[in-house]
Amino acid sequence: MFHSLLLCVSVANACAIIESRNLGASTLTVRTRVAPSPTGDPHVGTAYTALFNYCVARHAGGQFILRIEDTDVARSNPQSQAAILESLRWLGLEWDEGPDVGGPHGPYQQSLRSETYRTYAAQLLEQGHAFRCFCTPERLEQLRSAQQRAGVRPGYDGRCLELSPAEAETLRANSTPFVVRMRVPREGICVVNDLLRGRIEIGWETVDMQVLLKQDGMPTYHLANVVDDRLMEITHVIRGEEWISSAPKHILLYNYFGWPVPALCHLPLLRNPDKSKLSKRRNPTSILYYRRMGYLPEALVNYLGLMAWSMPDGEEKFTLAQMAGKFDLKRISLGGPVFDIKKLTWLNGRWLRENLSDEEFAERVQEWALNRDYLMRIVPLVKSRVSLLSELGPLTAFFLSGDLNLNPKDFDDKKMSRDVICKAFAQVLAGLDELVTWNKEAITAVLKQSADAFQFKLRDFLRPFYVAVAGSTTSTPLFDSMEILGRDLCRVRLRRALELLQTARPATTDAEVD
RNA sequence: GGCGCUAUCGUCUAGGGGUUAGGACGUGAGAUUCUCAAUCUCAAAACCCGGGUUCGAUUCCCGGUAGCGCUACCA
Repeated sequence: MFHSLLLCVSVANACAIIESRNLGASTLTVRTRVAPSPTGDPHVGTAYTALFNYCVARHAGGQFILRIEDTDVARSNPQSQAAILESLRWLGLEWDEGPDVGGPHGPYQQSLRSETYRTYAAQLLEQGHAFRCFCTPERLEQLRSAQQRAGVRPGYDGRCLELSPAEAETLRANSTPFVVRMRVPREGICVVNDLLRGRIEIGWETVDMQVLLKQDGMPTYHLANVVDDRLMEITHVIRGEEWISSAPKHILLYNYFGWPVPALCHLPLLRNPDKSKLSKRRNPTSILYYRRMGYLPEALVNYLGLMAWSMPDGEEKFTLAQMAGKFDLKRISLGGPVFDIKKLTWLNGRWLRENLSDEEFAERVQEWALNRDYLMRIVPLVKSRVSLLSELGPLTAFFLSGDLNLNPKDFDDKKMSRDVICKAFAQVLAGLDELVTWNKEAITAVLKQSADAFQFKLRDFLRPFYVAVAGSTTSTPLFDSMEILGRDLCRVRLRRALELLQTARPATTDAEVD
């Protein structure tokens, strides 16, 4: 297996050429990691990266580590963290070390390691590889916009680099807030040796003097990731392509610390059908959504393994263990794969049909939705609305469905035209996306606000939403239902309803126009 | 704008200096089936463009173009 070492630091005639190089054989145990940031729903992109890291580790008989990158205090939250762990475990991507299972290099949660980062930042400061920056966010903002206006590359201008030690001391004595930035060579090139792409050259002049330690004392990704990968003995950093341009910063940090650089490998990014980076606005990205839709973890993880990778024999259906057994980084293709839900669904069908006995199928159905937890959330909503248990079917069908298969006519409404309904859907969709926490209160607030904005009584305004979300105006209460269904499913249903009405434009008024 | 990455059917991909460029999803047609699925058969469908290297490039090199990413006290 590979182990990469930092190579030459040839600073010849003011031309810094720093290069990471992957050296040959090494006896080190392969250790990989996935390092999600707990700032939202568990993302399929996280699972995809985790999968490749998992396979590299398992194939080599090494270890796979889960680390939580929660240094963004404002955006990180424990619910998201819990959901990420649960989702990855659901997919079968078991980790050897992590926040919940522990391990010899813990804690595996960066917010618990601030002291460590501070120590290393202090070391860089002491050695002159980093400096305190007292510039205010306002100044930086002005600087950036001025640079943009002038058509210059935005970046820190190095002002605080010129502070004399005495000046810096005075500012500190006055407890002026500061951040720690890294020093970056101003010329020369950095060579990033990517396992997949080979040699990538990036000029130092394009690398900003990144903040390493934020004003709140938390490290940025760049510092934390390097320090932790070193301390956790990570040998292969396998992450998304989006990180290529910051690789020089990381290589430089390893260099400053005198540490070997792990092997670097940048995976192609999962894409929306329009080829942009996979995003929830255009596609369901939450693993929770796929679980709720009734995809099997085996199928989802299998499909993710079809993204950018293929089995040597071309077989498309395989287990995680089979993939890990045959895994070879070299078989990764570099074009960004479009996440195609149709093919995922086909694959899921195969898993369902070909791999489950009737007993197992029944068990899966129970686990999926006919479980006590889910039922107990629905029962309070339906009990008062039925006089026969058999009325449960139609009343709760939408809780057990994916796509609702609606007809534009279902939305016909005496008080709201199709046009207004479309606008309402669009506005609410945007409002719901903004929500930090998905619960009844927050959902209620969004809908009420929109109803006001459209100058409708809430009950009138809500009618098309009942149809879009529950398939009918005869239904359990909307806000509760939406909370239970979850954000992704609601988003998908509303978006689909919107598309349905938009493409079926000629409603009642101008049917003859074209 | 700057820097970087990428480029085979609509989509996921195999392949690779000489091939009828292979498979899969999806699409269309047919078969089978009490319906519908499933299954089977068949069909349409691709090497981004221009130079170079070469006896020969889709494959190797360069350029262009396009797509994407990054350009934060987010990761």
